[in-house]
Amino acid sequence: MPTDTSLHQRRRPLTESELEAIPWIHLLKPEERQRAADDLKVAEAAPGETLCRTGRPATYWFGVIDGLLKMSTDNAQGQTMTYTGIPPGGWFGEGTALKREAYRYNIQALRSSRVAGLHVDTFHWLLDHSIGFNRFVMNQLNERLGQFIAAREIDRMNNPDARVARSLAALFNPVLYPGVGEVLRITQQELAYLVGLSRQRVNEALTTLATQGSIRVEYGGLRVLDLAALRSQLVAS
DNA sequence: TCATTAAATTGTT
DNA sequence: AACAATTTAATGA
Repeated sequence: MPTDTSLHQRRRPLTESELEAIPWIHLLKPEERQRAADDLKVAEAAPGETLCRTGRPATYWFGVIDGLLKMSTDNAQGQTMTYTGIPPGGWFGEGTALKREAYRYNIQALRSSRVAGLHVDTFHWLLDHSIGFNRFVMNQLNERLGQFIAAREIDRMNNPDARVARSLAALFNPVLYPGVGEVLRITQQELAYLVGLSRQRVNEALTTLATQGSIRVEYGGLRVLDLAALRSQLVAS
């Protein structure tokens, strides 16, 4: 079982292009940007590898450079409940970083991923010095709140096609996941894990959505043609 | 660069 | 859960 320390040891500084792709880096002033760049590290996460575990002290604020992560918790019955997937461009953990608490969820890589980490101390320094950074974090919290409210609605839908559509729409959120763009690299199996349906059923739903013209199914990924149509999928069965 | 092979992913039952 | 078909990735000439 890989540990947090093994991930810790495989860190390296970010390349210039990786740095440029970070959504909040452009909101910083030169001095602030320098400080962030000096601290930022990336690590490769193997499929199934755990990046943070419930109860561990939060030492980093994380961002997905490439790949796909899963946010989940284990309940009292030992079952795993998945909250959301985190595609490229997504940053998470600011809640626990703000309060300097322990992680309240597990983060696992669904496939081979590159993850950036900003130390909590630097995270706080940026909060204390950069208005742009504060705006980003506030916007992030607000947008995420909207997603979780929407997720509750999704959970109550009994129509699998609608569940898949709305879950997909969440993953294509341009504010939370600006790294995704037009095509989301995700296999139908991975999507099935996230939505909580069988791969067969997800495949069927994707075919339906493709027929409706809101997405296009590609090998190893999905292309969104009409994000609004995905979002407005009805709850009815 | 091309052809062959293995692995991954999809579509279907 | 299993299977065949398809697409991609890896390998070596």
